[in-house]
Amino acid sequence: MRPLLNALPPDNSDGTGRQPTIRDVARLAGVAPITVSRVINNTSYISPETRERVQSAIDTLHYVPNSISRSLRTKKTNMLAMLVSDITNPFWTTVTRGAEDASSHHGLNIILCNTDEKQDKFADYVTVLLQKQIDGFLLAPTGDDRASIARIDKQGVPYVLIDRVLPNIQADSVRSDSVTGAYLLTKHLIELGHKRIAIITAPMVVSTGRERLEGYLMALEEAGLARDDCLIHHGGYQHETGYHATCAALRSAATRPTALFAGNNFIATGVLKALDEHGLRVPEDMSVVSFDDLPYGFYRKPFMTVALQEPYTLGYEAASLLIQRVNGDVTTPQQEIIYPVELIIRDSCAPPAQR
Amino acid sequence: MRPLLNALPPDNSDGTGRQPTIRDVARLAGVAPITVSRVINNTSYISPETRERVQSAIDTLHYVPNSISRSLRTKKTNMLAMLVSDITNPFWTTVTRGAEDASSHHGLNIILCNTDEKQDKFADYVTVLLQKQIDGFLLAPTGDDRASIARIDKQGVPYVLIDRVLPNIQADSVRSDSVTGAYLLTKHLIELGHKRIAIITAPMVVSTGRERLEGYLMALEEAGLARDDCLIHHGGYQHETGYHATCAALRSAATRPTALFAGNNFIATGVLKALDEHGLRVPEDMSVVSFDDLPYGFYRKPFMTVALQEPYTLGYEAASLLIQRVNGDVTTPQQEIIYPVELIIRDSCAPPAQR
DNA sequence: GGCAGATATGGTATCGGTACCATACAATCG
DNA sequence: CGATTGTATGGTACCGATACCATATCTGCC
Repeated sequence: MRPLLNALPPDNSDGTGRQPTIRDVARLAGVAPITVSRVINNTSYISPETRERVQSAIDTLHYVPNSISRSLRTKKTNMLAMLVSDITNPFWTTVTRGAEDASSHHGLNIILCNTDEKQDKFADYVTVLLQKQIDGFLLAPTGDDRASIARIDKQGVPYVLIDRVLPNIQADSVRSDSVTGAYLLTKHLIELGHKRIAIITAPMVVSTGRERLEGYLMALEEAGLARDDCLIHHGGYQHETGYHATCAALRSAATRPTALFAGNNFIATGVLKALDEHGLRVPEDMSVVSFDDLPYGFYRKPFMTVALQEPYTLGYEAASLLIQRVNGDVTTPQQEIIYPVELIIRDSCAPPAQR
Repeated sequence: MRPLLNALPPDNSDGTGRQPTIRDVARLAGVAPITVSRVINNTSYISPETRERVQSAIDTLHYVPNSISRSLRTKKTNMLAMLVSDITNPFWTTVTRGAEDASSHHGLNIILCNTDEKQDKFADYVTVLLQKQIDGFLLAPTGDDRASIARIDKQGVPYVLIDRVLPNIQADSVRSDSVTGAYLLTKHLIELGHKRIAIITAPMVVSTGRERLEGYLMALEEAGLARDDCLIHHGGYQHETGYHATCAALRSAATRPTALFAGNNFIATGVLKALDEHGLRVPEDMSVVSFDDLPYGFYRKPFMTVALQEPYTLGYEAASLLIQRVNGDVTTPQQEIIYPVELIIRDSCAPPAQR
């Protein structure tokens, strides 16, 4: 192997001084360009001899088909885009993994875009991706992204909402049953005897934030417990939110809750950190529940009582549905797929301490 | 707003039944297509009146430029690809963040691809990305990916190696000083009095695995300690490797090490889990050091003694260098950029327990 | 023999932009 | 005043594939 050097000029061994095109291959093989195209894409009858001549021409020239020009003609890019809110969260990377697996079975690639829960980043990505003629979108809307979604709509590009929905948007969607999950977690705490349960979750513009609050309130109401807005904290789905909201909740001994409900795994890590700094033990001094498992390996062994989603399935099924639409299926009625969540009871909850 | 419905046919308000093109805009504005192109790209003198007429035509038609056809003509896609080994690791997501920031300043987008440390996934991505005429590659090679890299080379597409290098590959590269980092960590343990230090790291085909072993051996040699192959464990940069290797290291009380060196953060989580299951406390019963910080929020407060890299900087600088090359800079000599790592001493190490 | 259908290949136009070259007029200048 | 430079716009060809239509041979069968 010759020593490799990056940023070399293109291979000039054929003397043309540029990358070979389908015409160069055709000339060398003594056939028409369209025939080469057929060999590459297996789209028509080709005699074995021709196929072999073409293939050997491809090999000698190191021909690489140009999918840009292909896309221009076919109006398909074979690319899907996925806009997620936080790529550092294992929940989302697992969703991505599922979507990728579903896509690769169909020869589609996924462009992963991190919106950082910011509406303007969402909008910017949509702009660029529409120009790039992406075949379809998997969207986890951040706040009110309806304007961006309307633009996707206007271009006639299919999309599927994932994990989150938006009011007044009629669209295919795949998500987990946040309401029931939150209801079960809260009910579990109530059954242990807790009466002052704080919830720390995402703002109401995020549908999972709304739904988890709804499930929480449902359980309270069922148990005859009054809603107390002092116990409801809204922030982002981040570590910092969990940390600061917990500190705030602990400030006054009088109103201090006996249990904390973290809206997702990252909030839960912040909650635990704040409790630790206040010298409070889980579950002896404070019970904690959360949505989603903590990052793998977190805290030696899993000890948190959680409502488990199936992020891989979410991603896989959302992508499968999108691919159906991309392939022109408009007959299947609009889908709103909601997966059940599973309550996993571990060691982070106990009856409230006596005061 | 009309109710939104995904997978609608494209907007037909102009009666053409298809997406408007630059020619449609030109017709409506009463100018030539090239003039519209100039307005969009700001590439030539345009009178204010013309600009406004064109802009308003763009607005009425909801024209979205097609970057596929643009790329075909200009031979630029304004896309970079980044192939990383493990997208679930915060180290890599932070690298990505840095690369994205550097790229977006230049109007470039990054396609993030997860190779899962698998050579065939690496090769498959390279194939697809070359066809998509990506402008440049940021590569974290997994094992021996030289064949794939040779193909990139042959197409004349610039690339920069990031975090890892490959033997006999002359290429721009950006990475951390693994040798010194490993040397410092090991030396720290030796100075505390440890004589039996196990290292758990990546296989030798990964350059960081090689280099970290090298630094470890350097420190041993300097201290006059003999190399003991029973103390050297190779696996992947994953939680499982740390877990299983630690279990193996603990098996025999006679050969049991007094300190463990984890090759990266994920290995460290596995190490901690295994120690916990064996009822061993850190640092009282076992000292542990690691490369890279544990995931944010891990273990309440940071307590691990680590060699810190700067993943954001790595990503930012690698992308900046790549962008230079993409923009045609072939005069700057080949760069091999190595960032220092910082030894952060926390609470995971102590002198070895008396036997 | 003639015809339907399977097999195998090619010519030409086209996707939607921009490169390249050309043109025309106004302002500036020695 | 003619030449030069700056401003403003357009015509045509082309990037590298494939869609669409056409053609030719071969087989089997009535």
